[in-house]
Amino acid sequence: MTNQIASSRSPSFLKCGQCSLGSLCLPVGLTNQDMGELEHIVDTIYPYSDDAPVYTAGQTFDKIYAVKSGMFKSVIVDSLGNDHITGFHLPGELFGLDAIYSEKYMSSAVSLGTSSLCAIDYSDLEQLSHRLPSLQHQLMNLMSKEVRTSQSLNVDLTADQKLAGFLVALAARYKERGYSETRFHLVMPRRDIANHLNMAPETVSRLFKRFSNEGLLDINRTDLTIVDLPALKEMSGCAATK
Amino acid sequence: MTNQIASSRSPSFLKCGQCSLGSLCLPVGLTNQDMGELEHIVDTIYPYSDDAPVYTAGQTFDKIYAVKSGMFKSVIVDSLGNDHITGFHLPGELFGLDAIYSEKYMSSAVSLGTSSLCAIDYSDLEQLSHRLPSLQHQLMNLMSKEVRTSQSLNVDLTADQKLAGFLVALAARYKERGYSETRFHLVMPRRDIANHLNMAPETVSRLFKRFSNEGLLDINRTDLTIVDLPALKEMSGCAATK
DNA sequence: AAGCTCTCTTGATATGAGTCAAGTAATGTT
DNA sequence: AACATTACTTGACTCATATCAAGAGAGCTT
Repeated sequence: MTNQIASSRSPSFLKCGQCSLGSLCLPVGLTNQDMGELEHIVDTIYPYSDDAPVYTAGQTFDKIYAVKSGMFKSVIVDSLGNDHITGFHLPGELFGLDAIYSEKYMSSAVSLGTSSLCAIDYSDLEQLSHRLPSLQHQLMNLMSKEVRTSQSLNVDLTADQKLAGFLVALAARYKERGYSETRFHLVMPRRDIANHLNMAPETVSRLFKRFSNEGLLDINRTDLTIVDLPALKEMSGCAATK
Repeated sequence: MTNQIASSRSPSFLKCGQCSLGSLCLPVGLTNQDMGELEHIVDTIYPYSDDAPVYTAGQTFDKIYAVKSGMFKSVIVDSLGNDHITGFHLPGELFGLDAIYSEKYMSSAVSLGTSSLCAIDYSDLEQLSHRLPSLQHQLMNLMSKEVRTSQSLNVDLTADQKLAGFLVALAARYKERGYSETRFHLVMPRRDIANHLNMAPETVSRLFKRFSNEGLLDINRTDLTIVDLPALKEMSGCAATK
């Protein structure tokens, strides 16, 4: 009874100081007083229903977002009109950071299931971070982490390595957030997993079956139980594992 | 006689204020006075010979680097001991940014041919950027750009799209720096291009031949002339094009 | 509960790009 | 100048994964 299943978590409307995600999100390293200042610029917490857009590619950039509960995905559309899911965002993670440079959102962000988030006006955040060195430090840290994870995805692996790596990374992120690392709901449909990993949905399906046959996991629709995490780590090639 | 060939450029040892890369690098938006402060923390300009390492993966992070002349590559080694080239760095570009979060370099950086660079102590830079909002702004911009380009590489395309996209992006970066966008030296060997794009060197070779036959480009060892840039852009799917 | 739709699964086939192997050109060394 | 070494090219073959096609469950709607 230690961990609840991630996706069943209900949205909460706490201020940064009370938010359980403080240790992962922007407030890292902030004093209580600084936290109060940050809370002032965290505008709003929206509830988003399944498939609801946060912003659309091309829109003028003004805010960055922190996931409060649920999950969001970032999607870019290429010149042929094909979607590419660049990432899934879990509670405590920021998104919209790739828009700072171009001042336009490069991707669209969409809710998966029912989710909620915090919106932070970027120019306010920039100004506040001039006054709060530790806020700036954490912001740079989160950006750097983003660069790193984006890069590690570049490596082209076999389909089973990619899927294993995806599951292992997801497990690690859930664990970081206090959820079970071996049992969670796959909020996103197979199609989205396939798209994100650049493979056909059929391949994802076949691999889940194979992994299941090999005793690596149990899967029933969206309900996933990882049986042999070390084996999955081994298979993934440990690229994005650690 | 407008543009010289990129790789033939010799290293220069100018301060930031005089450096021709100022409009691309950290100094963007800085006043002359601020520039002076920045110059104080730009420690050194090294000449690097071919294959000389700047830092090695795992090493403790302390500095970020800006390319002054020539080219550098970033290489990560996966758990199987295979190299993966995550990027090539041109003059005015920063590298080492992915290490901020983890406080260790995640990749190794190596010179391609003879190159030079500026080393900036990150804790000095962080402190200075507290005092100079526009420096912080530009630093965030460059990080954001890094996130964006890392993400766009994730998309898995056919081999010809990848190579076309690589050439188009390279042309654009040379153009930004005042070099010819249609004629430049491929400083890196075929093997490195193949590695970076996740394909076999043989495939790169075959594609260069095909592109050449199709009248898209002329290539002679390292000397590349792009004949039909629009066609290459078209082929690339325009993902990293713009 | 029947019918519809959407997601997922499973099988058969096709193909893009990797691997293996051999040869050629360029560069460096004695 | 002969040789060695490395980088690149070209061809034949193989394989992983996409594509095509069809069927099976789940979850809605009526």
